[in-house]
Amino acid sequence: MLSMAAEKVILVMGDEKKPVTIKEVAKWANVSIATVSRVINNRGHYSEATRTRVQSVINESGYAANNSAKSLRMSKSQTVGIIVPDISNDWFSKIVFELERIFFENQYSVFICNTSESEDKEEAYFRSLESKLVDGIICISGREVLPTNTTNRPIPIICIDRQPKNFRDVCCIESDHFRGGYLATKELIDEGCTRIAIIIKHESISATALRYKGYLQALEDGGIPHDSGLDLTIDADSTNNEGAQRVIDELISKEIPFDGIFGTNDWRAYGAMTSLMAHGIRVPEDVRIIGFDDSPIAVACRPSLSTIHQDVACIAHEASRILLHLMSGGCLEESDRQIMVPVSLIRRGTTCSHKLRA
Amino acid sequence: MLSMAAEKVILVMGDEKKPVTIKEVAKWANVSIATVSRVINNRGHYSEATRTRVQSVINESGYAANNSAKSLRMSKSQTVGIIVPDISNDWFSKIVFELERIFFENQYSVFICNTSESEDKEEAYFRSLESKLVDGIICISGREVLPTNTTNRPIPIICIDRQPKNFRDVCCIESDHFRGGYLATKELIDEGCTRIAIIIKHESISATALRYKGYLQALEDGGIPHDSGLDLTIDADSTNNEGAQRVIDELISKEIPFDGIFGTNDWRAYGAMTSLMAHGIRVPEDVRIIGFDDSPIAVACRPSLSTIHQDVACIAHEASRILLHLMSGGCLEESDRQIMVPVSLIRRGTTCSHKLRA
DNA sequence: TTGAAAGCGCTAACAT
DNA sequence: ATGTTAGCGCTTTCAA
Repeated sequence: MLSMAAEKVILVMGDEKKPVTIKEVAKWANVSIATVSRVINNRGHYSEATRTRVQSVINESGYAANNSAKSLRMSKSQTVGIIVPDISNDWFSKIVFELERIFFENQYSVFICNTSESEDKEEAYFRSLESKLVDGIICISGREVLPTNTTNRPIPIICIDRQPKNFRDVCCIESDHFRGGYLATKELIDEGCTRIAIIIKHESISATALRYKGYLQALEDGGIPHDSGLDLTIDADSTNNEGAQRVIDELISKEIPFDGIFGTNDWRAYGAMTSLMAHGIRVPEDVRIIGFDDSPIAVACRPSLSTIHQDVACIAHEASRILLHLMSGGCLEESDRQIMVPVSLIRRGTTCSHKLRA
Repeated sequence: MLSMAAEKVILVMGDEKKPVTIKEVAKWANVSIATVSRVINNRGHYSEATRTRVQSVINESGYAANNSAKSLRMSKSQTVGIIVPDISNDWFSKIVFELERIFFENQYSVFICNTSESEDKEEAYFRSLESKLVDGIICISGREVLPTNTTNRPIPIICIDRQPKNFRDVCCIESDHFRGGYLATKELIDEGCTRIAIIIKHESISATALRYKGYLQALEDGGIPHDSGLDLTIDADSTNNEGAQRVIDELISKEIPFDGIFGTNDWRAYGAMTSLMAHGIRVPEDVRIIGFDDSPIAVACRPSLSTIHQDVACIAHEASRILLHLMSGGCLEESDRQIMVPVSLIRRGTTCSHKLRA
């Protein structure tokens, strides 16, 4: 023990750059590295005396295991990657928040991978995550095709809000976007709207596509013909807010009549509302609006925004539950292949007109 | 080449679980692993013919380098950790967004570490990041003490919005919170307020403490005595929005007079506004409000919220610039030790009362 | 209960 | 220009 203390001082005073390794711990504790490893990992096969001796050396020396070595040896990194289109968006950051919490509780670290909706970046990230030996990937939203070069190492992948066409063996979790789109549109119809514009960004994203289908279905059920001139697409480079503002500005300047707007997320709905107000059009009296997501902006704006609520906590919970199961060697239950999380309509100021109702 | 093809098929059809390694690439390309390594890392010392041969084997086999092995060997992981109190908060998610973008461009992956303002979790994350051999850490906000057990491996740490008391060698970047607090309070005073409440969450967080000091200074300069009964503290478990609402509710029910509110972030200001409105108190006519951060909520709410703008892009840019420099072996310039980013006052509806100004 | 030693995939120093 | 080999820190058989 004396020699250990002496050596430790030298280490600290001399070269601070070298972290202490399992080998040094072994030497200071007068045991083999195998024994140290056993103690660290609670593998048993050591006496209580050895355990305390090793443990105290570990504490005193500030030993921290080298996880690269561990990963290399075990082909397991206790790490997951989360691929997300835009972390600065309320909805995505909320889900990342929930996922991080759960993974932390289960001793996993998470790589955050923001794709900015760029396919190149997404592909680069898949490669990088594979190289980093992540044990699993959660892929949120995005296009319907997954990069195909992930076939080398069989990494479990869970998709949220995306149904990849080119992969059969991934698990998908999503809100019931079709029903959400349906409910949103129906709410507008019930409020008397007959010319309902829909604001979309990427049609190729499955969540958006489903919301759009729900919109069409509600129109049909309501006996309202679909006018493709009311399908408004934001160009990919704009933000949701500004883009939505612009497409509504255009609609107004073209003098195309409309009395309802379905923004396929809250920021799109909010941008639409901004444009309306700038033109002196009253909400909800002249035009009714509904959004999607039930993000903070929806309750904060005036009038407050009617929207479709998505159960973020439930989605995150299911996604992590299944991934954790897969990563610990379990196989994908048939019932977990496709999970649909219910949505609900939240009625607020942009569709509740007391005057009309009275 | 033929034998390679044959073997590849066997590999694919047989055991899909084993990823291809540098050794196999070497064998299929009829070179040594050293040569493959040289090609991969552009280290030179190979003929063009060898390069193409190796490269084609890499492409065809779908080889992906094992970064754990590489990290172990090089004591470098091309990975950074970002420690953040609450990723679901606009301001933090925005800065993480910017940081991620810059690090990706520089071939670094980022671990997202959400502390939920728990010191235990923060400490656990420091340990974990050390074990994972991250090359650098960016630590955003939080208390003024950094976990001390990071001394083993000398990992460069950049602090944003936090000035650790127990570390001398870290670099700090922050908005000029003192001036922000001063400007905010002065705006209220200029608008005629004399009883200004301030809403705070954690006084121990240096950014908050500085904003508070700015508030006190502005009060003093304006000849307004400080009334500690107007120092409102949200308890740690509440959200900013609800907490702020509650403390203002209390203030009103106690019938303590006030005519201005400085919310130390936008959500706190917004919560205060909600409470006011619920009590039929007009904003800005009866009570003026100002926030901090200039987050999306500030422009979306009605009336729109006056606030202090922080230059997120600049902060992220500086933080990553310095960390990148440090990680590539550079040493900390004296001028980079402490960087103060200017803030600016944004005047909006909650402090601009046209009636009074006219 | 404990130790010795192989080997995970890679880089780099050294040899050819 | 190319190959051989040691060794990064760890886990895990196998032997004692």
